[in-house]
Amino acid sequence: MDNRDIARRLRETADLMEVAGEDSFRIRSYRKAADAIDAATVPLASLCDDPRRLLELPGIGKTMCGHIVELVGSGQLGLHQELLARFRPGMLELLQVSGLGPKTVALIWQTYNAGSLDEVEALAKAGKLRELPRMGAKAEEKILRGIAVHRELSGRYRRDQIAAVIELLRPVLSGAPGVTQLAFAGSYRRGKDTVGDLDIIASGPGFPQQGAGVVAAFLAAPRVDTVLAQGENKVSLRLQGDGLQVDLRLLPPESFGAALQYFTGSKQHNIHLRSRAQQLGLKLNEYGLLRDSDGVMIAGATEEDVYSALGLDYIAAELREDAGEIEAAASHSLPHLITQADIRGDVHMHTTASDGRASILEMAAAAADRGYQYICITDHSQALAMASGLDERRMLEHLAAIRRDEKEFQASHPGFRVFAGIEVDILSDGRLDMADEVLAQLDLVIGSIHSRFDQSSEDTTARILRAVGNPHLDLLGHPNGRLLLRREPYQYDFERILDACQAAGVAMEINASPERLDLNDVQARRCRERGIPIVINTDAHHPRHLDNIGYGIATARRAWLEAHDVLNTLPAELFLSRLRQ
DNA sequence: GCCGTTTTCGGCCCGACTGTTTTCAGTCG
Repeated sequence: MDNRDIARRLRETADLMEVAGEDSFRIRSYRKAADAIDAATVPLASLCDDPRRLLELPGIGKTMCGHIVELVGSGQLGLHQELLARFRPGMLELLQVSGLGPKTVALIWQTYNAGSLDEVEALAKAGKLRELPRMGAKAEEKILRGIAVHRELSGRYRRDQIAAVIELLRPVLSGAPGVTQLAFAGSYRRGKDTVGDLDIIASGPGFPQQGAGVVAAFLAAPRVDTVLAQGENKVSLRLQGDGLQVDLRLLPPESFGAALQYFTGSKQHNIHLRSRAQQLGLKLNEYGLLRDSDGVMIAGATEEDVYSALGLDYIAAELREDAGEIEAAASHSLPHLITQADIRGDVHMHTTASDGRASILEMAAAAADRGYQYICITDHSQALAMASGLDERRMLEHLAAIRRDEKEFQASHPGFRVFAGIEVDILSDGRLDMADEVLAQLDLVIGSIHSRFDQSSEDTTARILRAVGNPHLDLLGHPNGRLLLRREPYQYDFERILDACQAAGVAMEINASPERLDLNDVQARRCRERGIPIVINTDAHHPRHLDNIGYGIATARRAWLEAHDVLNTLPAELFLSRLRQ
């Protein structure tokens, strides 16, 4: 049982305790313990022999220590089991539904003895939920919508979840006997925000026949739950916990490139590519590019060979959606996609002044370590009280601290800039929740929507448009604002918002936090087409979150963005002047 | 349940928003 599993079990316990109506502070301590376990750098299982070391972790006391030892020892937690027996496993899923919280779930359970997605959906459809106190037709409708969204998204996995699995499997597979090449393909490689499964290609001399070693290593990998299929060419299995399906395919080196191309997709891109091959008298499959007439293989060892033999420039995986990339590759007009190395600064991050985990100086040091030349500190404003957001007085103090710390940091890092900003909330009437005279003193003002808002598209559009009209607003942060895999995106008239941004000189953010799906491919592309500047930020709450920039880069590449489309590829002074022009 | 004392019990993140209310509970972040 690894740290992730332990943390998950404690979080589930907290969820169920919430339904049971337990003390909220007691519940919070379970979640805090889970957070601490996720943040721990040592496997907890290795500490269980000496519980004193467990107690050193923040938020882990005597009871949690006992829970951890129990989980590591038996793989189960008595309290967790009891709660599951008292309620029902389906309740954990119900709590994931947007609009359904512990109180409502508990009420439905007490009244109707219903505790699963199907049961609650049936009750809602039968109009039974509106009979409950404080519930009405609208609430019922909202729950049905939440269930529909949940159904649509379940079985999809966030990019960072897949990255964690890859981190686990890569050393196991690359070190397996006979493996000379290894690649993770599928929609993950295409840079999608969410993926349905993970495709792995391994090749080595004599594969697949000589690949027994890698199959054995795969089957013995950590977190393997069940084997779904096992043949000579392919092994499929399901992982414990989240149930992710992972497919491993074995191929000889001469087919590696063709297989990588084939299993990277997308389906539409491959269909188009195969028809192009056909027109050239060729046949393309996962083993190679073959001549129709005699079946001789012309290419297959590398993807570059395959594209080249088809008369195409190499097409980056992120572009492979059959959205004009094949035509562009044929006419040598593919974009020079932005890369991580182009980014010179990250201008959306939090510190301990609101809900971040590190100080201004620690964030600056982390950014400098990653080769950046500037950052901007953008803590939350007061509307996000839960994150201990700043009111005017605290913001002014924070501003002074940022200016002070910048000077101090420049002593060891000459020229490094620490800008002062804020992430304000766009309230329902379009106002920003911070006085203009304070905003005027800041280098960067990011407007975001945090509060729940599922009114009509017209209302949301008006809300954002009004905020864009505020002369102090520089950057529109996650207007789409949904937590990935959980919520419906806000509906609004994006073109009208872009009109307003263009008129007001407001830039758009790509928020690289793995939990946010903020500017989707289409939106980022529309910004590029309309010449609206984009800023790629991580929204870091911890120094290590700065590494998430890769997720934003993937989104940007999918939207065909080049370095000059993105403002934070500019040096510090130019960045600020372009942003505030 | 954890933590840190004002050492053995009290504090712990709270405001915006909606839908159902005639004053507020539930959800979300």
